[in-house]
Amino acid sequence: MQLQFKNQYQDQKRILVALDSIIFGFDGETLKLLLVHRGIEEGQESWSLMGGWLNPSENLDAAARRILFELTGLNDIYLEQLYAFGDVNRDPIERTVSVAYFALINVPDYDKRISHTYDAHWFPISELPPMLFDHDRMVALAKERLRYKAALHPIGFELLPPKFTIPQLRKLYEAIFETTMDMRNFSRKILSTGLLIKLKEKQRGYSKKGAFLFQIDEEKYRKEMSSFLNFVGKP
Amino acid sequence: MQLQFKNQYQDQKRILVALDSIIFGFDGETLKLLLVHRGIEEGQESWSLMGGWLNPSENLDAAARRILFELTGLNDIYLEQLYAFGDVNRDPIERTVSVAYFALINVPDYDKRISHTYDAHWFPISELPPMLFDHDRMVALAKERLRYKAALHPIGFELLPPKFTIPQLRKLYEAIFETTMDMRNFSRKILSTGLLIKLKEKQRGYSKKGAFLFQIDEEKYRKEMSSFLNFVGKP
DNA sequence: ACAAAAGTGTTAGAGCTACACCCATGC
DNA sequence: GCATGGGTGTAGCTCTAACACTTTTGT
Repeated sequence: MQLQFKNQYQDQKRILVALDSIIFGFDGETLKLLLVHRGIEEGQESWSLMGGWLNPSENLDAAARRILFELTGLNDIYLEQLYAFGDVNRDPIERTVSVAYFALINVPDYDKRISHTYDAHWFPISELPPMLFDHDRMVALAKERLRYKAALHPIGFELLPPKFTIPQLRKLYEAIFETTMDMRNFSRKILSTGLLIKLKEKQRGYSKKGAFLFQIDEEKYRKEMSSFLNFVGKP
Repeated sequence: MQLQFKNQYQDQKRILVALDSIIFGFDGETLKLLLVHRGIEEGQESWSLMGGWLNPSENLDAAARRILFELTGLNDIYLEQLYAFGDVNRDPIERTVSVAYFALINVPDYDKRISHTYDAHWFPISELPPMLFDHDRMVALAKERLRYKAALHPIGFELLPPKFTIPQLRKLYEAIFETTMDMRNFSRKILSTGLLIKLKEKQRGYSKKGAFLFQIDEEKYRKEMSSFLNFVGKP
């Protein structure tokens, strides 16, 4: 690195960098969002996304993962950078750039002890309370991204337990897209990806007949994550 | 905002925030990238994306736009946030988070006087020189995003002049996807979007017969930008 | 035996791919 | 008059959407 550029660095203002995580969860019925209580502001209860500051010694992804762990007790979660929000007045206390991440978790896996420590709650995605700063914009964008990805990639699995049934998966997609889907077409389509491995076990209790459990073919899944094309014709 | 949170701000380290723009251009034949000369590093010529620092008084988008204007003299360009890069060691001089943007411009619109001022050059996307820091990762991600978007949205128009021909548009898509496309299928598909308005004029000079010029239906185009769905069945 | 959810097949229509010839013009 | 790129149509195939009945089993 040359000296001529070094001087540029001296004159610059450093800025606060935060991370905020939009944490989606699915409990088998509805799509939910995990929010932390922030007390009362301007006469209204206020909630916020789980957030924290970027430490100079950690990568962005690592910081997001650390914060996620602090709130949920979960490691090894699907986590993806969403967008950097940096409007000058988004945080009234001091100018802060926030890099938002979104995470997908299976609600029953979530450690409830932590919920008490942090005063966190799951809110159905359609009944969200007033939120801090621009957190509602973050959530809106995350919902869009979730749909976008779920439409092209089989990302929905991340929100379910390791073993799940086709009807569960359908309910999840119905929740994400806020629609209903034909059960025959859905199962044909999802099975045609070849990503599901049918197990011998059935899920019992929920229905009288019971539904077969499936697992993801992890290896194939990782590969597919990067392959899609649409508008392109074959050479 | 409550006092209890204010204290959190005091203890935090502020961090340098930069912006880098991946500027794609199309000249009618090949897809190109605009890079700025950075002298020689470790015995190799080094080039870099156009970048700058985030000023505490400007929004992220505004800063990216300012920087783009400084280099190209162009305003009112397609510009979209790509990703925030924040690895601890990405900039060896000081820890810097860089928010990358990608821009699409029509090469002939680009002001060449500026090119001399900044020692900037257009490189064909397939023959890129060694670049500063993690700029090659940024470019790789931008290429991916460009394809992703171009496959779903009619974003390619942004790289062409206001009036263009179908063969030009096809060449652009071929350049983006590094493939060839059947001209009949392509024009059917692109016309079926209803986004193109056929003009009475023909482009002359390039071919003997001449090709009809088209314009985008701006209004429709803005609307379509937000609508797409794929995996979802109708209710 | 009946209620409740799981599971399975078929058909019609839309959209995609592949493919070959004529057109308009400048030289 | 011929070379160059522009423009158009069709047939087969694949994918999607729409739709209803049978199976299993707990009560």
